[in-house]
Amino acid sequence: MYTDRFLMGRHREELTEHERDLLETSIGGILKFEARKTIVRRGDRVDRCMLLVEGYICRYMDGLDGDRQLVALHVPGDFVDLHGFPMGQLDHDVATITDCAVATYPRETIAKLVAENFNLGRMLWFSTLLDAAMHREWIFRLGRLGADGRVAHLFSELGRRLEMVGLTDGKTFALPLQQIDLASACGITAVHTSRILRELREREIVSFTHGQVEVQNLSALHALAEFDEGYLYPSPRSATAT
Amino acid sequence: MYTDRFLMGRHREELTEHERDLLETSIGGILKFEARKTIVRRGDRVDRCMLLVEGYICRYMDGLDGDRQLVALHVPGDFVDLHGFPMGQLDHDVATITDCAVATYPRETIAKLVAENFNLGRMLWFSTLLDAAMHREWIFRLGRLGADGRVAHLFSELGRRLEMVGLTDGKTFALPLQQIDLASACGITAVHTSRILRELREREIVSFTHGQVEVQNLSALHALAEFDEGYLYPSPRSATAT
DNA sequence: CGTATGATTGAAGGGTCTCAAAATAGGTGG
DNA sequence: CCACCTATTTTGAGACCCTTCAATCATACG
Repeated sequence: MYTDRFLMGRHREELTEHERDLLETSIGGILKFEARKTIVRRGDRVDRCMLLVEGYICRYMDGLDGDRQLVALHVPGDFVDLHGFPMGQLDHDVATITDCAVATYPRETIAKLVAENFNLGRMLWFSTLLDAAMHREWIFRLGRLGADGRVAHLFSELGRRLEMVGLTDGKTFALPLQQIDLASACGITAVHTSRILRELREREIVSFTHGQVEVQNLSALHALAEFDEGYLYPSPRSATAT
Repeated sequence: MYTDRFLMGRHREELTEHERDLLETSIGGILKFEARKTIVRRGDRVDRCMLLVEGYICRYMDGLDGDRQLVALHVPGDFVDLHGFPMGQLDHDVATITDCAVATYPRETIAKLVAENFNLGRMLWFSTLLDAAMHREWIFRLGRLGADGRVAHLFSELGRRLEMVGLTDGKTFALPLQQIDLASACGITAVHTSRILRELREREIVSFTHGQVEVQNLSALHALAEFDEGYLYPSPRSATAT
C-alpha cells in the first residue's frame, strides 16, 4: 500500500476511500533512484508525473557561476512534478537528496483522473498551488529575513510539513540534508550556514547535526523565522494551536 | 470588449473564439480601484476571482518590522487571484499600484467553466502555474543574484511580459513603479535601489525614470540578470529569437 | 591506517544597510 | 504663474552582515 501518505500534507479535506483507491490503482509504476541524482532536467518533456513515496527530493536552478538555488523541497506524499502535466515541460531541474522511491503516473492517466473526477482534479490543482504558496513564502524569506531567520524558517516549515505526514511530533525529526543543501535553499554560503547553526545551537533554539533536527525552543524558532503556518493551508484536523 | 488581452501572456496555444466568448460572457462585473489600495487581505475568503484589465497590481507580504516583500506583479491580461478558487483563501495581500480596472468572476462561474470546458480548465490551471514558475525565478533571483542583477532581472521579466500582451516593443515601456516598489520586489532598500539605478544608467544598460523604462543594451541587461525567458513559457508565436 | 568528504574556524574584503541630509519633482492654493 | 508643501529621489559616511579564501578539524569508509 503505497498511498499511506499520498497528498497528506496537501489537502484540506480528507481523501475519500474512492479517491485513494483511484490514486493507488492508477499508479503506472514504482521507480527507485539513488541519492544525489538529477532525475529530471529543465526543458525535458513531461510524459509522466512522480509522487514521492520515500526519501527527499529537491527542485533547483543553477546560476551561471554554478551556484545552486533550491526552489522546493519535497517530503513523502508530495507530487514532485505534477505541474508538468498542464505545463508540458519543466523550467527547472529535479534531483534526489536521499535514496528515493516514487510512484509514477502517465500523463494520460492524470488527464483521465482529472476529466472523470472533478473533486480529485481540484485536489490535484490545489496541490500544485500549495507549492506556489510555499514558493511565495520562500520569496519572503529570501527577501526579508537575515541568514538566521532563513535557516530558522526552513526548519519551521519542514518540521510542520513532516508533522503533517506523520514523520515527526514536531520536536525532533530526520532531515537528511548537508549544510550545503541548507545553504542552497537559503541563498547563503555553506560556510556561513555553519556559523548560523552554531549560533542557533548556542542560543538553544535548535540544533542540527547528522541530518537530525532537534527543536529546543519552538516559539523562539518561529519568532526568528516570522513563521506562520497559514500558508501551508493545514486541514482543520492537522492544525495545531498556537 | 474587455477580453482583448485576457490570458495573453498566459497560454501556449491561442484561445479559441468560443473560449474567448465564454470568458467575456462569464464576467460578473467590472470593478475599478484607485492606485495604492489594498484590495484583498490575507485570509479573506475568495468568492470571486479578478482578471486585471487595466493598470498594475502587486501581491505582497509584510514582515513584522513592516518591511514589504512583493511576491508577484501583474500586468493587464493576468488573473490576479485565480489560485483563490481552488484554495478558498489567500495567504497574502493584494494591492493596486496604479488605478485599475478588473473583471470579476464569481466562484460558481469559474467552477462551471472548469467543469464544462476541459480545455479552458486546463488553461486556467496553466495560468496559475505560470505564476508559480515566476515565483521560482524570483526565488532564484533573490537567492543568487546581487542587487544589480535583481533589478536587471525585474526589468527583463516585465519587458518580456509586457511585450507578450502588446504593451511594448521591448525597448521602451511604461512601468509605473516607484523605487520603493522596485526595492520591495528585489529584497533591497529604496536607498540602494537608487544607487543601482544610477549604476545601470551610467553603464548605459537601462535607464528608469518617471515610471518609464528605456533599455539601451538588452543583451547586457539579460546577461546581468542571467535572464532566460523559458520560464515564461512563451507561445511559439510570441517567442523571440535570442 | 590513509583518504575523501563534510564541518568548523579565522581573517580580510565587499556589498548592502542605516541614519541623516540635501536635492528634485509633483501638487495645491493663492 | 508663482509659492509653498509634500513625496520621492539622490548622496554621503559609517556600521554590519555575509562572502571569500585558506587552513584545520571531524567523520566515514576503504
